[in-house]
Amino acid sequence: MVTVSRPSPSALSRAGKRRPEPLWREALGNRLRLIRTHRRLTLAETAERAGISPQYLSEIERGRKEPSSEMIAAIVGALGMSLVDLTALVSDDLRRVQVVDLSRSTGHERGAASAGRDLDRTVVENRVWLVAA
Amino acid sequence: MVTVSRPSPSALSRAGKRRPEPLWREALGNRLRLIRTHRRLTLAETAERAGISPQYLSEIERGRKEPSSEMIAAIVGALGMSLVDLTALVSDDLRRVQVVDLSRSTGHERGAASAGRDLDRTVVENRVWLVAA
DNA sequence: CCGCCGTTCTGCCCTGGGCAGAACGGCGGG
DNA sequence: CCCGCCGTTCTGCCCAGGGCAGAACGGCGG
Repeated sequence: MVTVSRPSPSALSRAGKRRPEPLWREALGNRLRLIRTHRRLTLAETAERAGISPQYLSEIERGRKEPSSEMIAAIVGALGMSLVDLTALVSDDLRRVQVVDLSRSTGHERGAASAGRDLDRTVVENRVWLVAA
Repeated sequence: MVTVSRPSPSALSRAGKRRPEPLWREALGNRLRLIRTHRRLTLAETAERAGISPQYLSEIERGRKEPSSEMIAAIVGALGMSLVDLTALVSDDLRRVQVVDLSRSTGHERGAASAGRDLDRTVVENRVWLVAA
């Protein structure tokens, strides 16, 4: 099961300004969703555990909303992890975006895609954020 | 030159709930200040570069305000770095907090303090966030 | 069809982001 | 002493948006 989502319009609109990396809320949300889906947790139950509404969690995961630090902590707690791990993973994600971006001209990721492997990739700027289950 | 700042009251008030780590805005702000001071940049000029007010930057660095993702990006840009690096450093900081916390009973950090070495430590919960120039 | 999932929409309350102006205190230098 | 610079806090303000509830939508599998 591969979920495909696109960067938010705001991220795309900044392409003209040569913005090389996603915004915090985008990287955060993307990573939160990855963690949640990897743990086979539904959006609804995670939201309930975190004490927030499902629609709000949906928007956070999609980078549409800017959660407060307390909200981040609540979600992190509901996912049974820590802010340390989260920030580390977000950083890795962002670094991977840059790596993929740098290797674009080599067709590197194209090769990987054509290989049909399960991917856990995060890309941005006219690319697709792919999430592998 | 050692600047000493204390965790925000909100972080202290959560001690009773056994919160093991700082909030995102606290870790973020602390790290931003470390970066800025290491680069010998003043708060005022950094704020100007970022296009925000100095008082606002002050509050962000002190974990008092929750900056939007765009603000984070602006500050990061003003510091001449990237969100990748920032999140990695924040994660390291948070991990260090845990390490120090775990080694508390061994008096490890006491030994280091008594050695008079320049420290770049981040601690929380009834401890002091020490920033070495 | 149904139920479950996630998403989007609408409308809302009210919090707080972010600012400007002012004042404060610390520090170093003349 | 004064001054300038630094960072912080305070006050007051505008308004953006956090976060929600209810509703509706679309996708998917049984």
